[in-house]
Amino acid sequence: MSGLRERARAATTAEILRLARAQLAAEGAAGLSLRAVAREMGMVSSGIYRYFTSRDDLLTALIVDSYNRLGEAVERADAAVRRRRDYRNRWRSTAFAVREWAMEHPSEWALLFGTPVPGYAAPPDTIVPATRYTAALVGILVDMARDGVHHDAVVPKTIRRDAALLRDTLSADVPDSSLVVGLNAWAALIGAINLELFGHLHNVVEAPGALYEAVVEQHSALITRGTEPS
Amino acid sequence: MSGLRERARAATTAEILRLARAQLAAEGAAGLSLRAVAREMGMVSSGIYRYFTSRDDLLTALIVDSYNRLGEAVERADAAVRRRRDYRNRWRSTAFAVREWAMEHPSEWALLFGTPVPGYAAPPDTIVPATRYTAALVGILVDMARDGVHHDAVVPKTIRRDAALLRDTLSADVPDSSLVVGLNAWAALIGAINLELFGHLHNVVEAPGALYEAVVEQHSALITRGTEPS
DNA sequence: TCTCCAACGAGAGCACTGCTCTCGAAGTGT
DNA sequence: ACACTTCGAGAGCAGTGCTCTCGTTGGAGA
Repeated sequence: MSGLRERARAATTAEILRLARAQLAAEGAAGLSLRAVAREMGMVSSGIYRYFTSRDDLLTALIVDSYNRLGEAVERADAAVRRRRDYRNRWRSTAFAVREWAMEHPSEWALLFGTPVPGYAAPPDTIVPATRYTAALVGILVDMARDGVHHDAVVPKTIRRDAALLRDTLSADVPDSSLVVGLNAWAALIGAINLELFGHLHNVVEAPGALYEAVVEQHSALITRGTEPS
Repeated sequence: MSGLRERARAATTAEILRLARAQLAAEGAAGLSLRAVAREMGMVSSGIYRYFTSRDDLLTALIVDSYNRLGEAVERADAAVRRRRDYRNRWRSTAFAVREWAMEHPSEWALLFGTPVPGYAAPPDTIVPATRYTAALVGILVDMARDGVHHDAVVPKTIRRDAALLRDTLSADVPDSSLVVGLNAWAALIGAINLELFGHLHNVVEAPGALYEAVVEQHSALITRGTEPS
C-alpha cells in the first residue's frame, strides 16, 4: 500500500494547480511563473519538476482543466432548458453560457482561444476536453436533424469532404447545410468574445455583451427559423 | 542641419524594426528578444533603449506597422473591384484579403488579434491604424446605405446607443440594422481566422480556408441580398 | 574655429526566468 | 533490515528586460 506517498503526491499536484490557476487569473498565461508558484508553496523551484516536467506541461494541465470547466458550464446551460425541442432557447442558453464563462475567466479563455504558445503543439490529452463545449452546441443541431429540421446555407465545395467526416464522427445524420450553419455560428461566437475580451471594441461597441447579443440573435434566427416550439 | 545624426538614427530605428519583424515572424511575439535583436545588429542590448524605451514600445511600433500593412492590403482589395456597386464582389474581395494577409503573416496577425500582453493597454497611436482595415469594410456598408440598400437584422436594444455613436463617427447615415449586419460579419471573419490560425480546426475543418469561405458566403449573402449588380 | 552639450554605444550589474544536476533524507516493498 | 524509489533542497547555467555609468563623438552656438 503506497497510500501515504500517493496521497501526498496528489495533494501537492492539486496545490500546484490551484496556485498556478490563481496566478494565471492574476497575471495571465505569460506571467505564470513556475518559480513563483514554488515560492508560494514554500518550495524550491526544482521541486515542481517532480510533478510537471516543464512549464508547458503545467500549462497543458491548466488547458485541459479549463476546457472541462467551460464544457461543464455549457452542458449545464443546455440541460437547464427543460423543453428539449425549444431549440431557440437551447441555443441562446448555451451561447450565453460560453460568453459568461469567458468573462468570468478571461485568462483561462485567452489560454484556450488566444495566441497559442509558439512551438506548442496541443498534446492529445487536450483534444477530448476541447470538443466538450462544441459537442453541446452541435448536440442541438443533431437533435434538430433528428427532428427533421432543415437549414438553408451555402455549402462551399471545399467544405464538403470535412462535413462528411464530421457527420461520421458525430454518427448522426446532420446535413451539410446544418453543419455549415453551426460552423458559421461557432466562428461568430468565438470571434465576438475574442474581440470583446482582447479589447477591440473600444470606441466601437462599449456596451458589454452587446456585440455578442447581436451575434447570438442573428444565429439563433438562422438556426431556428420556422421551428418555434409547437 | 542635424543631417548625419538624424539619418543615422532613422536608419538604426528602421534596422531594429526590420530585425524585430523578422524575429517576430520566426519566433512569435513571445519569442521576440531585445537582446537577440541587438546581437544581430552587433550592438549591445542597452543600446536598443536609445531607440525604444521598452520591449512593449517596440511591440507597439510593430503593431502599428502591422495594422497599416493589413489596412493597406484590404484597401487595395476593395479598390481592385472596378464596379463600385458590385457590393458582393467588394465584400468578397476585401474579406478574402483579410484572411490572405493573416495566412501570410501569422505572427503579426496573432500580435493584433491574439492575446494581448497582460497589462498592456493599447496606446493611442494604435487606434487610428487599427481602424483602417475596418474602415474599408464599413465603407462598403456606407456606400450601400447611400445607395438606399436596406438590411434586415435584429437590433438588440443594448447596441442602439453604440450604433448611434458609430453612425456619428462615420458621419454617414447607415441604419442600425446595417451596422449590426456589419458587426456580425466582423466577428465571424475574425473568429474564423483565429480558429484556423490558432489550431482549433484540426479534425474539424481540415481544408484550408473552407470555414472562412463558408463565413464569407453567408455574410455576403446577408449583406447583399437582393442587390445583385444591375 | 573652438567649446560645450546632447546623443550614443559599451559594459557591468540587478532581479528575474526555465531548467538541470547532485545530494541527502525520507517513505516503500521484499 | 535491506535495497530502491521518491522527494525536496541547493547550486548552477543560460537566458531575459532593464538600469546605471562612463568614455566618445557629432552638431550647434559663441
